[in-house]
Amino acid sequence: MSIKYIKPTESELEILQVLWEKKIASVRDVHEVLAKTKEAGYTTTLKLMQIMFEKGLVKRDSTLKTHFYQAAASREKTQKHLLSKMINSLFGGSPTQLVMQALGNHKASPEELDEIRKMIDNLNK
Amino acid sequence: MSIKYIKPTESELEILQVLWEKKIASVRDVHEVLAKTKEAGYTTTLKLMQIMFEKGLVKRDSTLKTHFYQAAASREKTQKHLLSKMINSLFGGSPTQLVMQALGNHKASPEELDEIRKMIDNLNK
DNA sequence: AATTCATTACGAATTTTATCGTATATTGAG
DNA sequence: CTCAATATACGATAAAATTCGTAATGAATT
Repeated sequence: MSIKYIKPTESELEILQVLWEKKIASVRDVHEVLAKTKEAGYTTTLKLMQIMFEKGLVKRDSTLKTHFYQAAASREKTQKHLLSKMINSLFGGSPTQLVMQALGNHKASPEELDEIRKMIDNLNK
Repeated sequence: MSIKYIKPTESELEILQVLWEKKIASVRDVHEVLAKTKEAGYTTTLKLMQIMFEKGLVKRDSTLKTHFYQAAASREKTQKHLLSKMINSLFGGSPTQLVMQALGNHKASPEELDEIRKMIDNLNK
């Protein structure tokens, strides 16, 4: 009984982002957020969310006329899953390589770096 | 004059992995590696590589009958690019979040952790 | 030169993702 | 109850990704 992890597409991830943020939302709620940064029709968002429901990427409550959606998997679970994929497909299986790349190419504040250092110290024990 | 970064698909990444490893390779070379872990016909690999050439993802030398391919972008450049995408689409733009997730979920040896620590110290200066 | 073998080229079929128009249904206002 | 507004359902289309069969071409062997 293995869990089937479905990899969300690019567009599906955009929708999940909104759902994780809002916890629960209608198609319109989601669409209004997307429309701010993107050009897309309402029914497009609707259809995508329906398909995501069929795939099991989201749950929904359809007792009312307006359906309400929630992400099926937590942000953390999804991050973990996609991160693993990327580590394997692009970093030869080495999480360390990924971390080094990320730190090297993207600025982090001294505070953040400190946070990371604390985490490392913790892992080392 | 902005550089157009084309995002490789899943299948294309598999091929790039082989090319990065081998530096230069024929379709057959690539196919033989893929065939070890995957079920796919030779012409499928060929076609993919031809399309990658059209997209500019790979370069090729076609002076001989057997063409030889190379990745157009380095592994590092590609890592950087896709990492940025992931940070934006999945980690709310925070590289630190990604690093913490990666460290939390994937074991790294004490030596590797040390290496990361050194990098942090360097960045902090 | 004729045959065989490996390779590329071409194109068709399939599947997945994305987009959206139109139909249908439900709710709420008047 | 009727009408307008809003929501979902459905299906068609388009675009991108994947797969592979077949033809053509070039190289090597006899």
